[in-house]
Amino acid sequence: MTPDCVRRSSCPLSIALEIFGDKWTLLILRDLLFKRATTFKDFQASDEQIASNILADRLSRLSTAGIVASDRSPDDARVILYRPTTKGLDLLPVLVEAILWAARYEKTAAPAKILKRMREDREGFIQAIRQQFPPRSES
Amino acid sequence: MTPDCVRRSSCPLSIALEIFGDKWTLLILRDLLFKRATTFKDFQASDEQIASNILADRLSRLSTAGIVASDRSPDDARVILYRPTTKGLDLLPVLVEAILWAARYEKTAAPAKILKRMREDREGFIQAIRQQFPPRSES
DNA sequence: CACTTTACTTGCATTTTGCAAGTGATATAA
DNA sequence: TTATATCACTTGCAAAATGCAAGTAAAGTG
Repeated sequence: MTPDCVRRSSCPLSIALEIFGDKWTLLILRDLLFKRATTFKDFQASDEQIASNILADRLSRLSTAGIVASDRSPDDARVILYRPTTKGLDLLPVLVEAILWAARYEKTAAPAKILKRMREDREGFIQAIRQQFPPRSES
Repeated sequence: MTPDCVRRSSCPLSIALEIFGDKWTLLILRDLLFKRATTFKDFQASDEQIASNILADRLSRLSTAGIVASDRSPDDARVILYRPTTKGLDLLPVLVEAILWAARYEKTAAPAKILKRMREDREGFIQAIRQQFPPRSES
C-alpha cells in the first residue's frame, strides 16, 4: 500500500482510496463500529478470515492515519483495546452508503430491518452508533 | 482481485469491497461521472497515471459488474465510448461521502465551492450529475 | 499507401497478499 | 513454582496482483 507521504495526486477521492482503498481496511472498521470488536482476536474472528499479518498491518495503518486509537487493557496487560477516533466515526456515512448500494444490487445477508433503518433514517442510524463510543481526548 | 463468483462472506460491505475495494476502480468512476471521461484515452489522461493493463482490467470488471456499459463510437470505429449504468450512478453517494471525508481530514485540492455544494445540498448535487447521463435501455 | 491513432495485450520485474508456523510477554492452573 | 494457555503480534515463503515498457491489430488520416 501507498505510504501517506507519497500521494498519486491531490484529488480527495484518490487520497481517500490511498487510506482505505483495499479489501480489508473498511471491513476492520465495520467490525469496530458495527460489531463492537475491540481486540485483535475480535477482528480475527470475522467471517472473512483476515490473515494476522494483514490485520496487524492494517491496524497499524489505521492508527497512523488517526482513524483508530488503542490502549492496553487495565484488566489484562496482554490485551490491546482498539477504538475509533472521531475521524474513524466520520467514515460511517461511507460505510452506510456502500452497504446500501451492495444490498440493493447484490445478494447479501444484510438484515432487512437494519437496511430499512439505514435508508429511512440515515442520520439517526449513524448518530445511534456514534453514541456508543464515548468522546475521548485523543479522539 | 477476487472474482465475482467466490465471495469471502455475504456481508454487504465485504461484497461491495470485492467489487470496488481497490485503489483504481472508484477513480475510474470519478472520471466517468465527474470529469465526463468517455474513452480509454480519457481515463489514461487522469492525474494518477493508471497503467493501461490495469485500466483495461478494471473497465472489463466494471462492465461485468454492470456498473459501466460501452458502445463503439458511431463517428470513429476505433473508439469505444464508456458510460455509467444506473448501478454505476448509484455509487455517487459513496463517492461523495468519501470525498467529503477526505476533504475534511486530509490536505486535498478539492475546490471549496464544490465541497460546499456537496455538503449543503448532497441530493441536489447528485441529481445534477445523474441528469447529465440520459437513461438508456441497458442501464 | 505510408503514417498515426485507438484500445488494448504481452512479458517481466516489483510489490502485496495469504498461509503456516513461530515468538515473547502475560495470565492462569496445578 | 512451574507448566500450560492466551494474546498480539512477527517471520518466511509461495502465490497473486501491480506497474512498466514495449508491442499489436484494427481503423482513420494526409
